[in-house]
Amino acid sequence: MNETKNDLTGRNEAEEVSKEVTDKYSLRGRVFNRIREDILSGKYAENEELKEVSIGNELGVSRTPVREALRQLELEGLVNIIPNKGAYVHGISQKDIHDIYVIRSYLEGLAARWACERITDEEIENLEENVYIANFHIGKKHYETIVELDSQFHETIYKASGSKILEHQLSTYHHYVERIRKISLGREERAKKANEEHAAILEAIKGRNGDLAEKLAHEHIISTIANLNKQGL
Amino acid sequence: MNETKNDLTGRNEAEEVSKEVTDKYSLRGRVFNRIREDILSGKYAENEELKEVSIGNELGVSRTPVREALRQLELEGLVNIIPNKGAYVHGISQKDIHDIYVIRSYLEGLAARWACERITDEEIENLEENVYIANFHIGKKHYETIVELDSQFHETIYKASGSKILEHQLSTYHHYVERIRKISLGREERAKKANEEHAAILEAIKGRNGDLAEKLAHEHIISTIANLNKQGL
DNA sequence: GCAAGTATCATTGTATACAATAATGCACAT
DNA sequence: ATGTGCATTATTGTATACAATGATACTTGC
Repeated sequence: MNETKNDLTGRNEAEEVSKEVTDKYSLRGRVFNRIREDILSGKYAENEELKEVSIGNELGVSRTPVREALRQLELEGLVNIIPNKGAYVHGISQKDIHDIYVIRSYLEGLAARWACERITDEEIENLEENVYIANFHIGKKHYETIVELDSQFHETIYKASGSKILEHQLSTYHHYVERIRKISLGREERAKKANEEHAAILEAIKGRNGDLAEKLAHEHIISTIANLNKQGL
Repeated sequence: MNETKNDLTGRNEAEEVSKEVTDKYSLRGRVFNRIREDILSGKYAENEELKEVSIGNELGVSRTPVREALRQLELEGLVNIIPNKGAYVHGISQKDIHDIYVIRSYLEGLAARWACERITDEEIENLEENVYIANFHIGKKHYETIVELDSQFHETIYKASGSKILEHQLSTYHHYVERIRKISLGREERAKKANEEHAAILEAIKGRNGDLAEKLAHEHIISTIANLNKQGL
């Protein structure tokens, strides 16, 4: 009865993984990721009502997983729920994205500072490899890979900060602006500069220079914001 | 069959309001707040399994609202959910609390800076009244009220920052450490100092001095951390 | 005695049924 | 024509039923 390509009951969808919802194979997890992506990608209009049955039908599942997903999205702030009334899209605006970058500029700095104290040798090697390989792919203009490596670089530092709280928060923000990051790193000039900045941050962390690492990581995000402005975002 | 004092189906429980879950009158909302409080207050042991039926029975509701609440708590990081297995308490540790304060020290600074640009006259009056009244209650040792006023002072600045994202994040953290804040402000010396710091931050905001406001708000939290350390927390 | 396999039970995952609430539209009075 | 009230419908809120999964304990063969 429901054999569209949207059906989530099969195992054939290569859904993007969300760090927040560990349960990537449950219906709820997939519905959550799906709606989230659809909101972040702008498929839904702002304030559009998200009806449980409609979405359920569209995705080939019952109301239950949809409800749970919507409730979680409410907590993430991507959905507004008015009791006994409905769930409404509350996507992130241009201003929200800007705010997130500014917030990140502080928190990435803090993560780099903490990483200086707690990073493991393995993680350092990880970062060195990342910078080295990224350099190769930038030359080859492999933009998909570049974005992926950029994600990994930052995620590694989040983890190395040794703070679950900070890691969790930065991961969430990082995902929020994924769409923007793809655009930003799509310019070779920016990708190159970003990787140089990564290298500098890595050196500061290796040298266990907390002040410098914080400053460089902070400036790395500020530099990203400047680039976004240049691109008219 | 279920007429214990824990029953949430009645309207007689004065549940604490959570800013995140707007639906304070739905069963889910109340179950959410209840479990959250119980985790934050330490009623549950770390890694304790939270079984849907048990909690449902305890609270006099079915599994459905409990499930939804647990899924939300997972997103908040207070509960670990292992698919097909169970939900486990993942309370916040001493280190988490410390991390939150450090993170807050940056974000409160940012909020104060942004507030300088966007705060309304009404909000300024609000803050002035807050500081003035707090001074009175500190003299009277009305600690409940002092904590409440402290919350309001900070929440007002969060709102005045004009950033939904930042407001949301700071509110969440603020609630996380509520238990600690009660202890901290329970010392007259600290309550007095905190209010003086509030007054200074307010003056900086009124003077639209972003750099100073950020610095003072940042230091206000650092000063709180120092006090916590002094109290052996 | 012990390990592997299996049956049983407990628990979660999903779907659906029923209840409560809010929205809609129509009839009717003014 | 307009607004009020009621009936109808749509939608969410909650409970429960059923399915699937994982845990447990027992049995059986060695």
